[in-house]
Amino acid sequence: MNEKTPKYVNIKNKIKEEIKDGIITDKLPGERVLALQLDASYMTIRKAVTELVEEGILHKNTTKGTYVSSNKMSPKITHNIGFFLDEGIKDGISSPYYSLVFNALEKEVKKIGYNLTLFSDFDDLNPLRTQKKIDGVIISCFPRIESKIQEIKRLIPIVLIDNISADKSIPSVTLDNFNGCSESAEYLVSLGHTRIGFVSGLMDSDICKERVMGYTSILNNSGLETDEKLIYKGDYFYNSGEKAAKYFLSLPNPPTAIICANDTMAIGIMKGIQESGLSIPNDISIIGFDDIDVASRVFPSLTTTAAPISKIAEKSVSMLMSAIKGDEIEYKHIILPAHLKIRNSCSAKK
Amino acid sequence: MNEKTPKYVNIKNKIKEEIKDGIITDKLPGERVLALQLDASYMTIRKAVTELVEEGILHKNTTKGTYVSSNKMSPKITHNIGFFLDEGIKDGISSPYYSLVFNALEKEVKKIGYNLTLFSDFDDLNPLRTQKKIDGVIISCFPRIESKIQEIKRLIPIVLIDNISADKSIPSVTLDNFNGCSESAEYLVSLGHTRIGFVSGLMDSDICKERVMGYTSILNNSGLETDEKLIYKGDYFYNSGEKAAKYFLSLPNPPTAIICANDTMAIGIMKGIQESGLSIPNDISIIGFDDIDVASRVFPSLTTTAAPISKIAEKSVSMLMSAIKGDEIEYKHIILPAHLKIRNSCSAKK
DNA sequence: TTTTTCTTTTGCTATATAGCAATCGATTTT
DNA sequence: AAAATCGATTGCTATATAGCAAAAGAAAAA
Repeated sequence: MNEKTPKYVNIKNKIKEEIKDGIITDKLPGERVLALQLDASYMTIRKAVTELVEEGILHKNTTKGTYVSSNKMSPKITHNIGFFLDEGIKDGISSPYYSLVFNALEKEVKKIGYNLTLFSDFDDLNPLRTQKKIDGVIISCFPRIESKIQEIKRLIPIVLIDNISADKSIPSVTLDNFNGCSESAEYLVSLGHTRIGFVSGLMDSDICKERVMGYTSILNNSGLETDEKLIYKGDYFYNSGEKAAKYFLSLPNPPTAIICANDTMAIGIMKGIQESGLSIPNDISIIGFDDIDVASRVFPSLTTTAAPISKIAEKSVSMLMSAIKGDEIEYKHIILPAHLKIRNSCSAKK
Repeated sequence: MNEKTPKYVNIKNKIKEEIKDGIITDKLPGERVLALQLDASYMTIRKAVTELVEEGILHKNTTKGTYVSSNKMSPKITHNIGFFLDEGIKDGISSPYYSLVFNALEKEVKKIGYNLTLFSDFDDLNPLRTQKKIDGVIISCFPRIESKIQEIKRLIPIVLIDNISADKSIPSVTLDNFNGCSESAEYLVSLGHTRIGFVSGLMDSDICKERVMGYTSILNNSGLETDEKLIYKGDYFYNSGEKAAKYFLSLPNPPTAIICANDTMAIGIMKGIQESGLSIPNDISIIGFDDIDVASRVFPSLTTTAAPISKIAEKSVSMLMSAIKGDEIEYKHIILPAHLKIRNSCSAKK
């Protein structure tokens, strides 16, 4: 050891070791006895023990003794984990998809006695405050800010969801976006559709690129036209769904089926189409992505790719907890399958 | 003072006082000097100062001195407030209304540099953990658990939203539910409807009782029938909206307009009605309550009573912050107005 | 056997003291 | 004027000691 480390720190470490090794299991010797045993003065022992108490490793009963705080040797556990939702994903938590994610995370985290705190500002994740407030953080940010993530990575364990970092050492949980959308396209092809439109999200994330590619790959495989005009560039928001409806209906030869990169836009496009007097699915079939609550509640109910949200929560929380405990993480990057949920917004081409 | 209070505690208090009174503004005298001034030993001063540092009131620079931590004399500030959502309100945060509330609270709280933590289990609000994790809590629980609230009240400042406690000393922010629903009923009456149905929520809360009363009072005032059969007892969930549709359509003389105690049920009833082949608003007019995101996104868009969610958040957070700071709270019980937002789900009676 | 009394142990508070390394400022030297 | 030196100050670590109240346990008394 460095001879500069204070004696009381060494004593702290020694006590921690002995607890870990099962030498001390329940009650510690009295402070005066410890002083003799460890060849230090009473006050020095006192300082070491006091800090261990503050760290939650020990607890004291005046006139009775000092005891090991049963629940493991776990310094600095706050029983709180954070969920960072990039402000870029405007609407924040009220965006229906992330609302579900938040809820699922909260449920998952509660199972292990933790609470969930929402962050939407990177500055809140600075060392001064956060380090004592949360044990780890689950991050979802589309316009990825690598440098920030690197900063945070140094402070606390993190797990990314719905996105991966260029730094592959950061664990992530993502969806198989490609397959999700290719299933949708296959389904529409099987229903006889030949002109299939697509409403994309913002193209700055891999998520959306993968979804678009899933769609185009099936069109190519099926020998269908991949007209550029059949892809409308949306932004994930409801309004761009409504705009997409206007756009597609203004085409000389509108598609008979449209896949949307998320449910919110799908609902927007449905409304736009219905307001123009057309019927879903008789005139146009629609497929969404995510399976948010309302998907099954609109009329007609929306056929969509269901994101396995509870699985996402389960995996990300368990990976984060492993990281917090310092265990090895088995699968650094988990890609979860997403499959089509068929409801009533699609019909065979007339 | 009690002669039992340790000397170092008195010293702590004295230093705090001097900071508050502006006697000490920036740098403290050296520890040895303080010892002489306050007639205590170096180590005793040390203990007092160390604790003040831990509380964030002071900070130290080795070899330079001890300084007052600028941002006010604020012991134990965690910069975190809690939002307690009763598990009874199942679906938790993903219930669209509370999702909006959560989001609004988060935005509000962020303005003052705080974060929001979600709790849904009263046990998490126990003294051991919570007291150091959050500065105050905003509570929304329908099946009110007075005893629990009393417990928490003793630990940290609380503000209730959407409900009030029998203990009137607990501040609250609620809606004018009565007026909200009476406006809806008036509107339908003005459109010529004479048989107006109502889908209630769970009747164990004042919230719902007030909404029902707002509705019945207008019927009475207008000399309309107040048939018991026109009130369907729902539970706030989507499914009970669908069930309500079946129920009303099975009546020999179905209502031509229906008010729902929340939007979620309104959307359920809309879908139920549309699936039976009827049209909204041509055959039946629907009004909801809350104005959740999807209200404007379904087809036809839903006329509903808009809950002033951002106002709720604003008021509750500011009241809570006042309580945390120890200020007097001016208005203990705030009742916010809620008004009808007319969209396309209602039409004149044919 | 039950009750009372006493002793011991416990952690808590408080004091006095001493040396350390880093910093700052003044003094001295260059 | 610039550089080097020195001393004072600062917070940090460490030790030794002493009395306190509460509790547990042992011993003594009822």
